[in-house]
Amino acid sequence: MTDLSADIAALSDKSLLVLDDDAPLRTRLGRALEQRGFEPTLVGSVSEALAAVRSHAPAFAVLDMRLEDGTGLKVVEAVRDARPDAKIIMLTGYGNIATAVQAVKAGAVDYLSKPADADDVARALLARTGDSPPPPENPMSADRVRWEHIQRIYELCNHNVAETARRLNMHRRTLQRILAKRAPR
Amino acid sequence: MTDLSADIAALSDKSLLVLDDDAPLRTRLGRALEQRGFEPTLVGSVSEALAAVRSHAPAFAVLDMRLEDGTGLKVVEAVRDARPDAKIIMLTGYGNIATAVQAVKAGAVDYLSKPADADDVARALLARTGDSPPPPENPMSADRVRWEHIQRIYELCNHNVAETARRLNMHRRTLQRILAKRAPR
DNA sequence: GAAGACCTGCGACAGGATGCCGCACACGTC
DNA sequence: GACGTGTGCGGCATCCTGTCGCAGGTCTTC
Repeated sequence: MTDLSADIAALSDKSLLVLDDDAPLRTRLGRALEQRGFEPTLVGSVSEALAAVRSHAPAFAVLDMRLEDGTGLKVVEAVRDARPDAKIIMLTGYGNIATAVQAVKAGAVDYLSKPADADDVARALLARTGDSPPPPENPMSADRVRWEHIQRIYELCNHNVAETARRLNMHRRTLQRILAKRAPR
Repeated sequence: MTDLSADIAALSDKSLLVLDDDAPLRTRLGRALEQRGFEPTLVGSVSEALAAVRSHAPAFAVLDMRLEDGTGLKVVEAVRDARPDAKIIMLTGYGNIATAVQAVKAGAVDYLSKPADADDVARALLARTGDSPPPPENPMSADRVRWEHIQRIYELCNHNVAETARRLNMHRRTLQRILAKRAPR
């Protein structure tokens, strides 16, 4: 297995900008990446992010695509301009191919959809350009990813089952049954 | 609506490489693009494509991702090396985010999933850099999130079904069935 | 070149999960 | 009180999944 922490420790600049409007998620992700050796700055909006970039251009960035006050793409460009060697990854719950293409064209090195665990993010941040495929050690199970996503939207819909089912484009009855069960391994 | 034909007629170099292993589709697409003013060369395999690039580096390219004898990514690199200003788009049957990211990083300007009609392709080929920010939309369906995750790990495992299934903690047979199907809405 | 350890595809089948119908009931609003 | 919307939950046909197994491919190692 690749030892991520060792790779991170070897970095000369560990500064990392984390931009996400979901405060709990942002804190959790920031903490997890800090434990792995990064030195994260947490922000929750595009304007904050731009200010942070102006005061210190980070070596790494993890950006949400959809924010209240704009799109993460602006931040990608700002970071790229301020620091062309920065490694940026986009993280989004509203992922689709078109925005992924945009993000990469704007200068992101990877595009992950939520939920993504800290190891995934760290791996993506450290991936060398054009290197051979680094083997994923223990990714979340496919069902777990699905479950996490459902939980996220459910929270976002204020525990409204009917609405969640509508937005997720699934049957209310099915959603009910899934919510009644515990998380898959 | 932009008049595509007029834009194409104004081009100084209309050479276009079309790579797809599905012969009828390739012919149909090639003909449609020819009617719109391009001057297409049709090939059906990676090796043929590389040979075509060597004899004449095209100004445009429409490449399938999955071929019998390799991946379209190799052709992207070859075209890029031979002609850095070439506009390349990837066309794939089962479009997923992971391969879209790969394609764009390799140098493609866009990534379309089939079915895509000739107008879509032509529009993508002519798209000016830095235009049209597609609007964000509603979240992915739960099944789509699961599918994208599976696709990502599958890519990371170098298309090794057995290994992907092991990492994902799911049954190889089930994975096979999922991979054989197209993306859930 | 045969053995072994991988991989791949795919058929079959039981049991669990899902989509979809319905019903009863609880809130708010007009 | 009618109406709209939400929540639970039962039942049922259907689909998907987990689990076998088999045949065949490729590669490494004696």
